[in-house]
This record gives sequence, structure tokens and C-alpha cells, in this order.
Amino acid sequence: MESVFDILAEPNRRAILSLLVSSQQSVGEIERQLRMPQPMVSKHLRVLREAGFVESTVDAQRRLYRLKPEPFQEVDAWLAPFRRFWSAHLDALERHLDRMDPPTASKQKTKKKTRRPNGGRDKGAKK
Amino acid sequence: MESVFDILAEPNRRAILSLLVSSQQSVGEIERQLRMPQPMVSKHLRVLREAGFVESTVDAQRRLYRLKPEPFQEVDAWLAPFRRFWSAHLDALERHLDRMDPPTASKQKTKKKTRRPNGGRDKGAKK
DNA sequence: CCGGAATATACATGTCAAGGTATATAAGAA
DNA sequence: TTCTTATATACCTTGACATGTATATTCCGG
Repeated sequence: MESVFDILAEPNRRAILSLLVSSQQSVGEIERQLRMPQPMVSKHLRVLREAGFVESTVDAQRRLYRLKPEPFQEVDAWLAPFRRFWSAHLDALERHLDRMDPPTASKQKTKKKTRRPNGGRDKGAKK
Repeated sequence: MESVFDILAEPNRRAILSLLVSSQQSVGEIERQLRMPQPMVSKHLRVLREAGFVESTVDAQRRLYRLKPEPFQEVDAWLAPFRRFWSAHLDALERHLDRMDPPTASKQKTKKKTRRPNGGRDKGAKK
């Protein structure tokens, strides 16, 4: 149970988190909305709490759980490098499709420089 | 192995993905950089490929793996509602602390009407 | 064709966490 | 007190993977 991704891997936990987006909820409310046995809810909430995804306050016998932002921001941060990649990907796709045009229409002059999307490494020139 | 989060839960898989951000890599290159036994690399790559995180092309005996954007975008999409939450969180916290200011009673025991600090939602009107 | 390199797959093993059931703790209400 | 509600925890079983080892496949060069 190391990373935030371990926590999010569990579907029921993701369901709980989604529930808590709208507002804080008691254990019983979560239990009813997700139709999930109460010990299971409590157990998942414990995991979520220890991972910093939620926090709770006491209201008589109830515990009200609400979201905490930090772990989500951590996921967001992890995603950042890939976000750069996928926005750049549209350009690459564009170039790709450009080279992909129907061969029947015109002669392929691919022999001109053979520019590959390879990033510089030369595929054929091994050894 | 249902969701993208299951895939990302594995640290070695995340490491592989991070490697591939810079450029496509062969299995051997990944193996060396991550100091990980080759069958393990291949197996994780298979999982990543079947989940749509990577794709491969053949280069002689090598397979070159590169990232595909869709699953990352899926994670990003899942994160969206929470992103709204955590940017709004500062305001909410502010208001919360404002109400929390102890004029007389720091007691959170609801002694009277049992009005829950639920934010004004009439959730109890069911049944 | 043979040998070796690069990668994939098959099989066996162990670990860990999710789910279920039962019980414990805690806080009203009567 | 005793009963009831709300939540937490303890124990157990089971199944899913991750890992390691061994082997299969594929490709190239000689």
C-alpha cells in the first residue's frame, strides 16, 4: 500500500471518493448509497484516511468523512510529464497521417529523406 | 485488472512509463536502465500494451515501445471533479474556520437539536 | 543450417489485500 | 443500568498478481 495509485486501484474506494465530492458523508450514508456492507466501508475509509485522501470529524455516534486535496494533487503532479507528451502527440499524429496519404493517388517519394518519427535513432543501421 | 488505476498501481510499470516519456525504448534498454529481469519487463509491457498505455513496432529482433495517450487522458478525466474540489477547497476552509471560531462553546457535542454540520443539505428527509 | 541475441511465454510459488462474518467499542435513549 | 444505533476492528479464507526460473519463439549473421 505504498502509493496513491495503490489506494485508487480499488473500485469501491474510488466510488467512495466520488461520493464525497458533492459533500461530506457519514459512514451509514456511504453504506446505503453504495449498497456495501458496513465493515467494508469502514475498512476502506480507514485506508483512505491513512493515505490522506479523507479526514473525519465526530458527530455524536457518527463520523463525517470529507475529502482532502493533497493526494489528488499528487496524482496530478505525476501526470504532468505525460500531459506534455499527449499534447505533443497531436502534432505527431498529424505528421503521421500526412505521410499516410493514399498511395494510388500519387507516386510515393518517400525516398527523399526518409524522415521517421523515430526521434533520431536509426532503425535499419544496426551492427 | 480492470481499470487504468490497477495498471498504474504497480511501481515497475510506472517506472517503465516514465522511461518512455523521453522517447521510445527497446525491451533491452528498459531492462538495463531499470535493472530488472527481462521476463519481468516483457510481462509488464504486455500488461501495459493490453491496457493501451503503450504500443510497439518491430525492429529486427527488437521491439520498440512507445506511449499512447488515451489511458493517461482517462486518468486526467477521472481527476477532473476532484480538481474542481481542491481549488474550491481554500474558500471552503476559510469559511469553515470562520464558523469554527470559538465564541463560547468549543464543544462539538450536539447537545440540542442535533443539527448536523452537514452544510444545509436535507439529506435526512428520506424514508 | 547453426549459433546467438532479443523477446515472449509457461509454470510454480509466495504474498498480500479484499471480502465476509462475528464481535468490540462508543454514544445516545429509555 | 439496559437497549439500540453507529462505527470500528479482529479473524479467516480466497483469489489475484508479481516474481523467478526455465523454455519457447523469432530474427539475424556466418
